[in-house]
Amino acid sequence: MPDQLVAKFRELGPVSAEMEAKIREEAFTEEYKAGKIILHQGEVCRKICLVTKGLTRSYYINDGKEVTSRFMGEGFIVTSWISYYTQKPTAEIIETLEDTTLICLHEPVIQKMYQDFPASNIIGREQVEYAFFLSEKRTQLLRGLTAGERFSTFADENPTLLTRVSMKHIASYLGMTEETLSRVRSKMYRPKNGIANS
Amino acid sequence: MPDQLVAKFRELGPVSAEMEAKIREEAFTEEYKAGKIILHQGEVCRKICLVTKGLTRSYYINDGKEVTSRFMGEGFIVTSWISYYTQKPTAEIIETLEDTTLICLHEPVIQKMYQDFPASNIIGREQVEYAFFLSEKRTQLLRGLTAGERFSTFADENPTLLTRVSMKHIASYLGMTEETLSRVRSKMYRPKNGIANS
DNA sequence: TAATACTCTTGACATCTGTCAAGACGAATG
DNA sequence: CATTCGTCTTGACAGATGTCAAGAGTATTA
Repeated sequence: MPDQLVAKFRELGPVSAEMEAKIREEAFTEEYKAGKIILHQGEVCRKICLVTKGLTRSYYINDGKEVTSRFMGEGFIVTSWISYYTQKPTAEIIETLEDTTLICLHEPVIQKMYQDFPASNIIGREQVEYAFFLSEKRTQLLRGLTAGERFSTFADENPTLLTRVSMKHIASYLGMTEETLSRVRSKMYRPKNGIANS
Repeated sequence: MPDQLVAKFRELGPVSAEMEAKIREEAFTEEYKAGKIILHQGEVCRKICLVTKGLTRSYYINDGKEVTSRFMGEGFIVTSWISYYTQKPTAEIIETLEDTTLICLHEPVIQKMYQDFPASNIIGREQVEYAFFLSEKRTQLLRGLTAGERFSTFADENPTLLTRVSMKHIASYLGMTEETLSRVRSKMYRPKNGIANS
């Protein structure tokens, strides 16, 4: 089972035999049915998990409304980066959208690995850089674009998610209401002008 | 001069004597007058700089309009993270808003340090985590809040920037037009209701 | 000093998006 | 099968924000 976690790390940086042994020793699997909450509001995020099967999303509550911050499918790391980084209670909630399997490491274990195997910091750095890169890209997506432009960009870049995620969640990810998304989509899949009328 | 860069790194993680020597050997200073562009659109970001004096902002052009992504003052690292990470041409432009002094390291030097001094990855990771943390916070600020709420949050958290940065740039940072920001501010610094009229 | 450029403000109006309400449709459940 | 629930759509309307235009005030420069 920890094979995939080791493989994921190997993509990012060198993994020594010792380190691999440590990972295999410490990694543990978690399984969730769809619709379960992995990280509750107010909890401190004390682990980092790799999604091996399924799909999750993270979101926070703003003014009573859910704001989706990320979708994390197979091969992605699931964690609330802010809470993990600060080790403070999270505002970000993480839930499963499908039946999901995770392979996880506890935070103290990771800290210990950073100390015992300095090269593991390469992996940590690469991973954070990648997550940051995704976050910046999304921020740029959300800014200065109209609702329609945001959706079509998202659809182009995430064709798979379109069928796996409900419109409600995509809308909240894209910073618009469900109704606006619905209108945007119906406009998009329809002729641009009235020529087709006659 | 590289003292401040070494000190900055020491805040984030251990710096060995060897590593310090390398930093002192490789670091170089750059000075810019206010209003100069440090990183042009389409350039690849090949260095990382610490602001020791002055103020910079990064922005990109969207649909002809500038969208400010960050302000970086004294003690902050200046770089286009996406371009630096991908080593591809940047969409993000970086300019100085005041006369600015930077201490910089070239990208290949940093890569070499990551290899030669594995512990330096701790510093890299911490730095990226922090930048990521700021980026996430800003994203949350921009989402689900009205123009007025965005400004008052920004004003609370960045009192200094209010006087150092023009309203035009703050508006584009907060995702609104200059006119909207102006109206928001005039409403804010005025009695909330009509009671004061009589 | 006059001329110019720049920043910020204000007004009028258009447009986008959110809100509230209702309904169609399909999936899940008893 | 009937019912219920959740998802998505559609309409009417209101409010927030953008756009265009103009003007006041200040700093900069010749």
